[in-house]
Amino acid sequence: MSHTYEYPRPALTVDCVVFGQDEEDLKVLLIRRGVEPYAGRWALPGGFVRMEESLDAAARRELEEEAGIRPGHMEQLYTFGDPGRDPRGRVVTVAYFALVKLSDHTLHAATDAREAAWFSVWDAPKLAFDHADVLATALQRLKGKVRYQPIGFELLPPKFTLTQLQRLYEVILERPLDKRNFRKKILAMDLLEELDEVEQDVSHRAARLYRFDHKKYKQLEKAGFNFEL
Amino acid sequence: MSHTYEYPRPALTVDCVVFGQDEEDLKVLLIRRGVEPYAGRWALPGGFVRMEESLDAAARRELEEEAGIRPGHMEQLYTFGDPGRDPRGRVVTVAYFALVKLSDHTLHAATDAREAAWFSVWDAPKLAFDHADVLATALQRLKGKVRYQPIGFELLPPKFTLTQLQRLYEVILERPLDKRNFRKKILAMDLLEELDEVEQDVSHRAARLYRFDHKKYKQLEKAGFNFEL
DNA sequence: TGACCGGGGTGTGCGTTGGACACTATGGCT
DNA sequence: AGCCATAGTGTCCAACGCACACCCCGGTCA
Repeated sequence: MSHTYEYPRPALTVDCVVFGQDEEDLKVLLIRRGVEPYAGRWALPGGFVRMEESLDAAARRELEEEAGIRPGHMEQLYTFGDPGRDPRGRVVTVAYFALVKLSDHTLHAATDAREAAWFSVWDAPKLAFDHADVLATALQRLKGKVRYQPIGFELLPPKFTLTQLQRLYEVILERPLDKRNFRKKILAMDLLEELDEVEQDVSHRAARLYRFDHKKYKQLEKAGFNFEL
Repeated sequence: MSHTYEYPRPALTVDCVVFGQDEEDLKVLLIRRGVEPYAGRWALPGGFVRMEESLDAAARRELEEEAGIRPGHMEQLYTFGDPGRDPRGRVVTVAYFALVKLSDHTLHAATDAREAAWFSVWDAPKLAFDHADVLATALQRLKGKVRYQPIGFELLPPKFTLTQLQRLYEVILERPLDKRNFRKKILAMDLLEELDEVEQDVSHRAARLYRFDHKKYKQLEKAGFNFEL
């Protein structure tokens, strides 16, 4: 079955930049391509948009299919449509930006017979198509957004220590933060719930665990509060 | 001549939200549709993307064709692709966001046999398709961006008074600003060139004219300077 | 069992910035 | 000459950002 149109149309795909965080650095999810073009190269997960699904739905579907991932945060990033970005012809791609807790998706084996893996964003392999541009755009967005919206918590486990949180920001922003100032500021927002638990299995004094209070944030947001770090 | 593909493809369009400013309020450029669907309704300028042109180029071309406008600032806004947003079938649109100096495009008559006009953004007519959503998204972007990037100057004539500049920000941000604080802050950035000219034809004390120094801004930006108002 | 090691957790002081606030200056008009 | 409409200008206070160093605790190992 084929489809005919009066005028030519570009093909439409979605591609996802999925970030995760692993103690020391920021990771991005890549899939190794099995077919030409760029067979064997690493690329962002993605695929063609179906006629009956929204763009968001397409992005979620591809992530589920290619990596078994259901991200905690997802938003549209940018649409890349230069003629020539795909050697097969005109392909326009709507890029998405997603955050997942690595703890939920540690050893996700290659689903769908494809090889998938986490790479450090600072040390990623050469990517297919213009995916290096897409990745760079996503990183810029993450860096810009993390300071004004509490999306960073989507990268951490539900219960985390303040040091983990600080590390997260340091890794994303690529600069050291002052421990006391960081804690003062984040606690002053009153968005963290202090739990009666401490971390386990550490060979030093255990740190207290906290949980991000999504509900309280929603309320404060409506009241005109602005998260800022 | 027709075009056949193995899988169905959405049609791809671009739509532009063009803002201008006119003393007292913020305007948006609309075009009256001549054909179904939504014949007679006002809509954002836009049209189909051609196979050999980039998305940016398509947006610029449509603006030129439909309104004779070449905007001072243009950037991609968001891509709208819900199935059902266009009654003709699946049409995905990449929305753009543009700023023009109204002084350059005052009485642009209906080019292309279409009717085009500026409307106050707070008092726009009912729009075709999901263009009201697009407009709302663009407004949000403008409000957010104007404080952190010096794009507001693209809405003013090359030479302007500090009061004009302040009005511009007040209109966009929808709140009054303090005259002395505003002047202090904007002049402290040292991005305005003070001219040896004053405004003409006013029936009161004439204000000094200033010009935005794009070159200096580029330099400072490279050096890590951040515009902020 | 005591010393050490590795991170956890805490407060102050200073310089800068944001924001409130009111009067004089100037030029055109009548 | 007086009026009117807008231009232009400085101070003070509170809040915030940022630099900075020490004791605490629990586990490990000699």
